[in-house]
Amino acid sequence: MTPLQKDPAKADAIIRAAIHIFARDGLEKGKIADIAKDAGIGKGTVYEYFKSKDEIFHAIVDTIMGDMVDASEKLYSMDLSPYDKLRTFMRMNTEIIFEMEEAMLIMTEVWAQGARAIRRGEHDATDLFSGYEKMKQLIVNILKAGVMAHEFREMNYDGVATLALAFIDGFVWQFMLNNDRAAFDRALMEGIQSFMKGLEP
Amino acid sequence: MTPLQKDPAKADAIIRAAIHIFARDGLEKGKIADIAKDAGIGKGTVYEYFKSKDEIFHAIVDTIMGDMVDASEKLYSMDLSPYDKLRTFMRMNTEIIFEMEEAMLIMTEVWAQGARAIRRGEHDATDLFSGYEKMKQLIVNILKAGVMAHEFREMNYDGVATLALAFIDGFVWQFMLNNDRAAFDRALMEGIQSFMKGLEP
DNA sequence: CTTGCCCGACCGACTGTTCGGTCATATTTT
DNA sequence: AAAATATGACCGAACAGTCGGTCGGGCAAG
Repeated sequence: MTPLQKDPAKADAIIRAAIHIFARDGLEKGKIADIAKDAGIGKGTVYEYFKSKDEIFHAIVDTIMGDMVDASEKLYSMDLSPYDKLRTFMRMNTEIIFEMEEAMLIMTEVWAQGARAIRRGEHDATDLFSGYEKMKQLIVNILKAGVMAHEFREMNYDGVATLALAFIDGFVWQFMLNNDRAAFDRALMEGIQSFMKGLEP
Repeated sequence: MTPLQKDPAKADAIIRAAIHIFARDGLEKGKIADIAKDAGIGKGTVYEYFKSKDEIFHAIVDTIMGDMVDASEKLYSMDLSPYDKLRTFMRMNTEIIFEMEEAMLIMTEVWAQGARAIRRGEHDATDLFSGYEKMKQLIVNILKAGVMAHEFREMNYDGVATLALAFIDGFVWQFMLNNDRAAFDRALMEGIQSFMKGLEP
């Protein structure tokens, strides 16, 4: 099924505008009218490309997560030692998210929404987080390779992978509250060093 | 703020109900009418105790952050080695937040709101995060004491304190999506061990 | 009687979505 | 080539539902 996308560039423009507006005003308060205006099209046209506001959310999530997973998989397939691969993974993803400041604000709300949905037992919300699971699996694979190569100590893979993702998320959040790029860089370097040291044999 | 007139127990009931409703439906979609119903009072009465929906948000934030900071300060003043103090700090706060599942969902949205406000240059939103700064300072103090006592390696205090808070936040988030208490405990133990190992001399 | 907490029907502002109609372009007909 | 016709992207006014907040009257206590 190839859903004939009218003008793909316009769909993109809507997504970009939506990211901008939702980051500024929030998912609820962000108005379709503003998105349309920002994208330079009419309000009605938005509905030619997306069925609903909710569908726009999902498209945004797919875009953002897709970018992260792609970058991670690309890195994963590079020829590096597990140690360097993991370190680069941490740094790269932290910086990717850091750069995507607007996206981060949106993802935060989407996660809150997803967590509420899961609490309500709506397991179909799980696919919002499928990208996350993929990244976790990549980390586990890197860790296993590292243990095999005696670059890392024995460990509970799942716990450490969780820690790595927690590190990335939480780290960017700290920065959101404290818009100081230089401090971010220093803290990031120290943080990664400390994290890697925790894994040494 | 307004001195507690009228029935303080009722104000509490409203806060508790609001936490429940907002955690379930979100800050925007959570209705005042539902909060009133949950608190067992009429909708109009809510406005006898709080001026607006927004004022309820702020009261919730104050309540939650106050609890966390109090617990942390209490721990800080206990007679433990810096190493044990830090380890307990990490574990305690992670578990406190994990238990406050509903509160966590709300705080996430409040932070997103606050981060947006800061992006807009509204620096008065900063006090939403003052509790966070207090906790960070506590960690820095523990770290300094630990270095002094040769329990920790030399480090960039701010970077490691940021890492510690990132750890706590991120860790809880991983498990919001995956309500498995046993896995949480295992991963937490592994995570803290790894974190502490990263600080050894 | 007076005071003041309590209430829920009501109001008005807001916004996601719809839908009938316009217009530029492509295609067919003359 | 020009006119006629068909297509569907595009639009924004209007609709319909939703809620935060108000208000005027109840009602209990003193």
